[in-house]
Amino acid sequence: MGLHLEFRHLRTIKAIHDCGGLARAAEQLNITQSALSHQIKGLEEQAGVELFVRRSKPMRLSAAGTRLLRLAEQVLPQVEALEGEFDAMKAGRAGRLHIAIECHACFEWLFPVLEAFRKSWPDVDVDIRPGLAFDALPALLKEEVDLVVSSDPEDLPGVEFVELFDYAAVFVAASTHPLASKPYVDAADFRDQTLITYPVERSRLDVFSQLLGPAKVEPAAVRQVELTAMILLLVASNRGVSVLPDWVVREVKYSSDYVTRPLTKDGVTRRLYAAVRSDDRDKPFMRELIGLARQEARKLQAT
Amino acid sequence: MGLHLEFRHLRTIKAIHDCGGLARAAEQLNITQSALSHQIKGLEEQAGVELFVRRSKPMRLSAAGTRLLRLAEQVLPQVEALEGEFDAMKAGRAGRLHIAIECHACFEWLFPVLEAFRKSWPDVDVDIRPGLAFDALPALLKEEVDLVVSSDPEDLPGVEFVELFDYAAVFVAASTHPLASKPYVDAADFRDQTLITYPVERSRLDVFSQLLGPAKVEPAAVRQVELTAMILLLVASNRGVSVLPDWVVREVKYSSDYVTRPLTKDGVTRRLYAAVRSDDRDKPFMRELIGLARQEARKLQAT
DNA sequence: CCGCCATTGTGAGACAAACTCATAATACTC
DNA sequence: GAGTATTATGAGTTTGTCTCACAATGGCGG
Repeated sequence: MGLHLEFRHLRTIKAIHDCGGLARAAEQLNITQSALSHQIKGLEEQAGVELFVRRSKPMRLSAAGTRLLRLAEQVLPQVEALEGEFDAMKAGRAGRLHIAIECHACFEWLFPVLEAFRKSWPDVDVDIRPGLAFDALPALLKEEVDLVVSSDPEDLPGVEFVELFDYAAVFVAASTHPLASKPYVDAADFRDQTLITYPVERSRLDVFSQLLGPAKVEPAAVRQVELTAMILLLVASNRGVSVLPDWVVREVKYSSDYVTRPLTKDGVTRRLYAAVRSDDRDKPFMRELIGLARQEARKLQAT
Repeated sequence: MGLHLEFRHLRTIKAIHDCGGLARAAEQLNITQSALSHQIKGLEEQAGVELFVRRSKPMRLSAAGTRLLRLAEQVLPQVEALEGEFDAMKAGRAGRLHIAIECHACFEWLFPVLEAFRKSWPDVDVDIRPGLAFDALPALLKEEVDLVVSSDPEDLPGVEFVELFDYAAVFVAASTHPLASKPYVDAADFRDQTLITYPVERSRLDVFSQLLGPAKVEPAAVRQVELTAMILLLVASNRGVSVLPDWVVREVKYSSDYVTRPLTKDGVTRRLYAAVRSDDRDKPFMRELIGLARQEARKLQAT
């Protein structure tokens, strides 16, 4: 004895109301007038409510019918909107672009990129999802996320690592710091320093994976700090030293009471990749995002 | 090649998401797992979009699927709400009660009544619809309106006039007015007066239909004023006299620099009716409204 | 790496629901 | 009151969705 409402009923109600009559509505819906009559009768029986006033001849909506019309006018546009979005997805104009960043500092250059991206691709649902820094690649496979920014390419089937740009991991210290006088710093220099890092495992920090790990050097102390701005502030006030990607320290907005030096004589450079599913790689908005990222990197290098 | 979405699809999407898997969802929906598989396949083909990620085994929603889920979670509750309202209508707990008032001053007692009514019948859609003072009864037949307050019962099929209460049409004048000294006023007394009335045709004003018309008396002047409070204010400041239903002048909220006198020695009393469609007459909330109206009238008489 | 369990996909047939056609019934109009 | 426009009804056909039985596939433990 439940109401068996269908979209067809909503369209019918709306059509009858708009056309002012069942016969014209039938024409608009490319359907027989008879069909509509049956349809409404069935609906009224199941609902147990009179939807129309039959006293007069071009039949009019009753109170209950008006209520149903209200539902129709709320719901039908939403469905059309969805159809539109699906079409846009097929045309490559819309989609989802949820980004996981393995590298903590990437937020710094990614955010401006997304700001620019939003403007040209308003129908793409963009988002940055922190918190799954860990299983980012599995999440990519499961389509929980659509792009992973990473500096450690792996060989996974169905996933491609697209080169974004190169960056240097640079040493940062207060201008008054003893090491600031050296042209470059070596692993050994860290032995008596307090090192400030992001609160993630060492294997995912350039200082350890590229420098201190191989050299088997342990800093005097390690302090973990979440926010990039905070790290720079602590460094500037001589509470420790740090190693950060160059794009971070090229941003001018932070305190400038610190200096940067290369790591080792030749510097430590790394490459950043965008890991995407192979299906997505050639989607227009994906290519554009990658382009914007490279562009943003060039902009920062120029600074 | 259009998307043929149905409510069943929305329920399916939601169920699969909630249960985390197609098999469990099938059970919840009292349907075969096979059916769901067919259903989704068909939907995906028509939409031209992948709704699920099949790479992993308990299949998960894709981006497009998530978007569809959003629609489902917006729309389905609305449908349930409607079903609830329809059930309430069948149970007599809900409905529409749009009231047309032919008599201009009725607003004065009707409004408090509706205020009280709203509290006991929150699911009834109440409203006063002025502006169709004219074809109120036709509108009642066409179900554009559900109750008409009138003092002129007609014999219409399908419409019943339920007695509400009796009222007296009383003469109102400033306390300093010459006629205020008479125990009652007659038609002839109006001959040299400025009469203030509502801006409606004479046949629908008690003074004319019941007194001046039969007596063939024309007042010195007639001034039409829309608002009851304004009429009383003008009367109190001796800009004219008026004839109003007694409930209006029993309300204490207005200026009291006026007196009331009966029309003719015996007074002119009239009866107010609620015109309703026969179908509606015995609906519980309709009976209650009529009861409340009578009660409100008694309350005013007692004043 | 292999086999087992759980989950999802496929095909044919049953069944119900919705549509069409033809025609009857009903209101509105002049 | 005849004529026209609108809605209702009934029987038959079509469409689509479900079920049943079974094939395929992914996940997981040994």
